[in-house]
Amino acid sequence: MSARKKTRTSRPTATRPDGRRRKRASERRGVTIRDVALRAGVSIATVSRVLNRTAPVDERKRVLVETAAADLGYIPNPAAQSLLGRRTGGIGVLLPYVSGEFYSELLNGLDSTAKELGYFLLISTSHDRLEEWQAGARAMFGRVDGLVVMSPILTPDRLEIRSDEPTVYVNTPGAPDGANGFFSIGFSNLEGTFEATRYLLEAGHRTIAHVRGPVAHADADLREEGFRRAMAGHPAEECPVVEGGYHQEEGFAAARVIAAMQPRPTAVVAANDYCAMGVISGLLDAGLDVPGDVSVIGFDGVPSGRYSHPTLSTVEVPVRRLGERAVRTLVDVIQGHRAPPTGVEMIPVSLVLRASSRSLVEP
Amino acid sequence: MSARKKTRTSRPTATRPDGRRRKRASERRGVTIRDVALRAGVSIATVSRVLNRTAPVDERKRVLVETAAADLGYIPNPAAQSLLGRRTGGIGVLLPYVSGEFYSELLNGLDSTAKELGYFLLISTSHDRLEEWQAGARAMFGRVDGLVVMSPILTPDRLEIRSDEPTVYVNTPGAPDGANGFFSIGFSNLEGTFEATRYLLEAGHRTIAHVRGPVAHADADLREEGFRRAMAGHPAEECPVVEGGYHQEEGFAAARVIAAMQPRPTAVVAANDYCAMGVISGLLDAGLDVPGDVSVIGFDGVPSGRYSHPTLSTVEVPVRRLGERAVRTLVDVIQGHRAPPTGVEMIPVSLVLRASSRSLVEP
DNA sequence: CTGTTAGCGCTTTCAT
DNA sequence: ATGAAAGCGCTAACAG
Repeated sequence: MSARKKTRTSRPTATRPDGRRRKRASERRGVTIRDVALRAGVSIATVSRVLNRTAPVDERKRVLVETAAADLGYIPNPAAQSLLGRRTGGIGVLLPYVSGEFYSELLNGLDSTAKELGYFLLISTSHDRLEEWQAGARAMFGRVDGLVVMSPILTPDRLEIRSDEPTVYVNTPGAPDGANGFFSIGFSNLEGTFEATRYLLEAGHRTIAHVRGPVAHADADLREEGFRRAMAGHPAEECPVVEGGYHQEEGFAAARVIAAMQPRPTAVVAANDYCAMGVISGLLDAGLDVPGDVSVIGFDGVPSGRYSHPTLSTVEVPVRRLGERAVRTLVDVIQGHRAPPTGVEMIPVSLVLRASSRSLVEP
Repeated sequence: MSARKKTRTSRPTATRPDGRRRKRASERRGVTIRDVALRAGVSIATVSRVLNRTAPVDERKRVLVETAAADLGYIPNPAAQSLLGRRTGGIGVLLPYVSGEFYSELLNGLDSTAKELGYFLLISTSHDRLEEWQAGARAMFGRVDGLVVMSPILTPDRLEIRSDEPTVYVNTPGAPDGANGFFSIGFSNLEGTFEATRYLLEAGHRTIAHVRGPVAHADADLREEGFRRAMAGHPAEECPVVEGGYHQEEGFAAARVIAAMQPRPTAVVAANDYCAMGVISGLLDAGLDVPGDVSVIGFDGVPSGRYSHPTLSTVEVPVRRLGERAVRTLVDVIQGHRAPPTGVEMIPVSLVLRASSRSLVEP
């Protein structure tokens, strides 16, 4: 019995009563650690030690192993590695419905940072339904070392992604409110529109409209709140809030409403850049001039805004950095460099004035 | 000895000489198949059979197992499953540098289809360097059942992603040219600009410029070629080709050149939509009217084009469908429903006329 | 129908 | 310094 075992270890591919199983395995995937060991004339343990630099190995054998591995094009089976309880090397990313440039920028920040730190991305996009989020999270289970979750609608406790993996929330409500033990990275939604509105006020605008984002989106709520706070004390007819959304068509529709208002606003703070572009389109369509008759300011700072016509004033969010911070923090936690943080890290936004808005006081 | 083994199977958590190892395991991840078996009072094999519906099991035990699994919140360890040689459930997606709406649309198509078919996405974006692509591919090795690769610059044989996994190329050069054994899904780059240019010609334009995409991008080359073919026979000064790119700034810069041309083109076929928006911006900036003085047609059909000002005429690519077809085909191959195809599947594009272009013949 | 067992490929003690 | 062996959690023969 012990003789047979010995045979198994040192000559795994030798003829056996049943050649079938062996063959099946080699059909599936190529080179295993045993093939390398065999070729180098050492034990699989030594191969492992060399490849992981996990213990000192005789110089000659080391070279032998490295050569054999290279010759064979050996790549360790990640499934086997993670089965042993080691890292999977994956970071799961749970996103809402992705559309527009915001997400491609975010993805860029996430992926380039993940790459830099030696991780790969597992991505799942979901729509508003809770089950979709949970299904996405479940699919990640055991395949990732940590999670980045961006859920503008559902709060972490509603999502109930109670995975053991460390999780960083991005622009997700709930976490900001308090120390539920969640950690989130956000940007200043409220302050953004507050500043934009304040600027317009100082620039001499009296009647300013806000086109708000989608219902139940926490960030849309915050942006509306920022607008309201800046307009605090002004009569209601001077600060109308119009239903809108995050897409151009919704901004376009809102512009119709705004163009017909009495008194007509001389400025609009839009929910985001696409919405703002739609508003501009709708305003122009209604025969108004932007910024001649109406100033428009967006939110996000998407690249298109620099070249739309007129170029778009906006509250710029450093999206790329948002992604980078999320991954970097997550990896720090995964690797034990720091304890899982809680609370919120806020990334500041900045008002960028371009051609779609103008001052009424300094002509 | 056999008694001990029996014990191990039926009471894995019982006290053992060394309690350490057990504890370590439970630290890492929660519930295993043995916990479920223990709770249901059956063997792990039965649990597996119930959960995978892989063999008939006594009704009562079935319920017992299902209850136990649900109570414990059991999720099979994917690493263990794939180690057995079963599917990983992953689809690897290798993309170039992502920016703009094209990629968020593509991602949408890929992810929603993958979800529908029970797969998740592993994403890696790369820039132009070959090593980055290969590193991305290597990271996917063993973690995915198949690959979707979109490489507008490097051909499949240059990429040398010689993985055993079935691979579908999207909008990637090389495969189109011949049966190298690769399969690719593309759209009609050449035909797209050809049609757009033909339309402009028929609409009475004589001098038409093309702002081409990035150097060495195969799709940019094809689009230029489509333009040239449509303009075949026309004198060179009537069909200038200007350096450009896929971003607005490059279109903007190209517009400056075009505005200064003698004779000045009355129409521009741009490399893509963002480029076209930049061209429009630059043209307006130079005091020209669009489409009054110059008509502009883009390529891709990004959502913004519907609401830019003027709304953008474009060659619309069904990006979402592109992603869907890629994943669907790949999964068909993975699941053995069809043999790995070769050659190209072309997805047709369509000319969509909006306000940025006008006819000179029917006023 | 159901339990036992042999691995999947790898890392990590444990003995040399 | 290095080989043997014990599993990680799971599925798929192989016996009952």
